[in-house]
Amino acid sequence: MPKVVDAEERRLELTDAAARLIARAGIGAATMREVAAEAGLTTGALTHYFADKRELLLHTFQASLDGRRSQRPSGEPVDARTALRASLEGALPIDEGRRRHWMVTVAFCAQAAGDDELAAAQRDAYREFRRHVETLVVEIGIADAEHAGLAAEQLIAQADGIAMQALFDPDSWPGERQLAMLHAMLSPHGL
Amino acid sequence: MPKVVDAEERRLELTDAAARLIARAGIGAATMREVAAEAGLTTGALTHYFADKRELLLHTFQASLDGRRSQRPSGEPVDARTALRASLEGALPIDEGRRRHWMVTVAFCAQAAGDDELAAAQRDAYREFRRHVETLVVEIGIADAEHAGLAAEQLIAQADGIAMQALFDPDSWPGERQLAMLHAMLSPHGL
DNA sequence: TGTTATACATAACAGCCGTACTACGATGCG
DNA sequence: CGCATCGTAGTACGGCTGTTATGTATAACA
Repeated sequence: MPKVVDAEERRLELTDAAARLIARAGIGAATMREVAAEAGLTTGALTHYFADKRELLLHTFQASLDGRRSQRPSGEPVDARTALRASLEGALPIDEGRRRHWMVTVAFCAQAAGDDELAAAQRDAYREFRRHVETLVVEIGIADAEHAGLAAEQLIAQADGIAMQALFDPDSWPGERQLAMLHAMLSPHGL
Repeated sequence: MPKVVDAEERRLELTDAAARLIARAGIGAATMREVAAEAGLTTGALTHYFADKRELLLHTFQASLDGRRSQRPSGEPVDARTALRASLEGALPIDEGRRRHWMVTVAFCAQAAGDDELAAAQRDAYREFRRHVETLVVEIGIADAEHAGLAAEQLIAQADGIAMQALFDPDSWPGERQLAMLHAMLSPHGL
């Protein structure tokens, strides 16, 4: 058979290249050729792993999402309080990886307008995150099951709001300032 | 001399067409031809009013911004409390116009990566809004002059956070729900 | 009324886009 | 050692892109 290659890994290399490009030079710079070149390959390889550009973009978003998810503290060892804090801090563009994820998210949002499938992917990703936070909120006991949804949305809003300001004005929002702001907004909730 | 035309008004028609297109079909659909057609004109008119596409995009963002600013209650009649509420509600995508402005903002952000001039425009717009909110905060007396900046950022974060969620999942976030959420988050501040 | 500057349409351009196709090199199996 | 087959490069193509150039109707001014 052929050269043995971990297809999933190759796909990741390509979506990673796309994400880097989007974060560095904007959505307009993420052409097929540029993405392939950024990954050290050519369009031949790119089309071999993704049917078309839409699929590449969709997978880039999903892969960026998976990258964030994998950073969540996994398993039992950590308590829910710590997990919630980590999840919300994960929504702030405080380092290169997290900032890149936000840029991919924004670019994806700008592309998803009028494209139901892409819009659905973004909506589902948001809902999954919301559910994740909701679970932690219940576990901690911040809110009863009935009001957990609202509490989760409130917490996410605070994190996302800081994130947007940090995206618009990065110079005014170094990582520590974002974290300080988040913690200040979280403390009334007893976090 | 020539046909008498209000150049500023024409420019507005064109940037409005661009904004509509971006909101309806994504940044990718906003080509020179499409924008001109949406405005009922041709590329000839477009290039007559804007040197190139970047300039069109920049003006589209600025015009969208101006459109929002003009909706702020102007003058003395309203008190600062009402003005603040209106300003924050103006940051929520609760109707077509406000939603359009958010889509333009997001598209602009996705384009501004790696483009210093565009990034600066976005940053300045944010800072101006922040200053506006800060002034109102002081006027109301929510915070003293020293902590007004933080208070303003906190309020903006809450509004922007709701806005992001509403953008990602519009079906779950009708206008009333966004407003209810904002007011719920504002009430601890005595608003 | 002729002149002239403007507003815009139309059309042409080179270049880049996404995509499809072909070819070849590598590799594990028989 | 072939041989089948996958991975990837390379390339060609039609279409669309942003931009530029040209033409023409319009209307204020002399």
